Amino acid sequence: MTSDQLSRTFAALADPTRRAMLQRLSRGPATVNQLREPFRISGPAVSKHLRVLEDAGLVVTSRDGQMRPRTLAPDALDPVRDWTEKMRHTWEARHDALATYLIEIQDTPVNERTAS
Amino acid sequence: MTSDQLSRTFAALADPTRRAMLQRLSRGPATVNQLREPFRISGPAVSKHLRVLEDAGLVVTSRDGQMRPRTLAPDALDPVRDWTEKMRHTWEARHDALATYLIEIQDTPVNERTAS
DNA sequence: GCCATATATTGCCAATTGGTTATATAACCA
DNA sequence: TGGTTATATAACCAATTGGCAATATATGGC
Repeated sequence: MTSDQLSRTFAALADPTRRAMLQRLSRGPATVNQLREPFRISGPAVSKHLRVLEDAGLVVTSRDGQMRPRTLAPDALDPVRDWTEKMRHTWEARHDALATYLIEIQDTPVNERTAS
Repeated sequence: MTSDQLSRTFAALADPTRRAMLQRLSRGPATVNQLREPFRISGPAVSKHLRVLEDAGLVVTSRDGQMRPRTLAPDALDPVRDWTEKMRHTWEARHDALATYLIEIQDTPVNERTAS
């Protein structure tokens, strides 16, 4: 992992087990054992996944007796949205400009066109 | 990589060099050497990054003489947006319901409250 | 056909990842 | 205090990753 926050977040999301855990958490807080239940993986494997999610800022841990319930922290998804939407916007701006240009030259007789 | 498409896409985005390449491509197609230029990495490293991006469906390759220009394929970002927005929506729906409940019990005198 | 340019493939390496079992810690319960 | 439950940490392993240098392939120009 390249240690920058956005890379950590994308990497945390690049695993189906972790994404399933996040989806479970989107419906409300859950204990480690609740998060483990849908999978056939060991406790330590769950702990490791949760560590990755916490390092990415996607979940936070609290304490309730001997349990350490996790809660989703959806604000950590904002940089993901911002980055992808910026990509899309740059791409679309370029294509809008291209479309405008194509319409312009279409409406201009060849002998009136100027190099721009 | 867990071999499902969404994981491949997230993993492709989890590297700052690859994200920078995508940002370059969002301003228009580019050759391998153009994509390489901002970095101090070898040609093969660039090829590998581009392979990852192509496997994720984020770029497509064409041919122009001896060059193989890459073009952004921004539709591959849609599943990323869909997944994250669904997460957010589930979370917010739950919190809207909680807020409604809190307002309800606030407006109801204690002795009129019923277990729901 | 020959050379230069653009890019890909191969073989290698160190670091990271996702999993395991065994062990430790922490809190509740009797 | 001792036992049980919930979770974390340690130590290890195989697979994957991101990088490199060396080599191969493909195309255009002479």
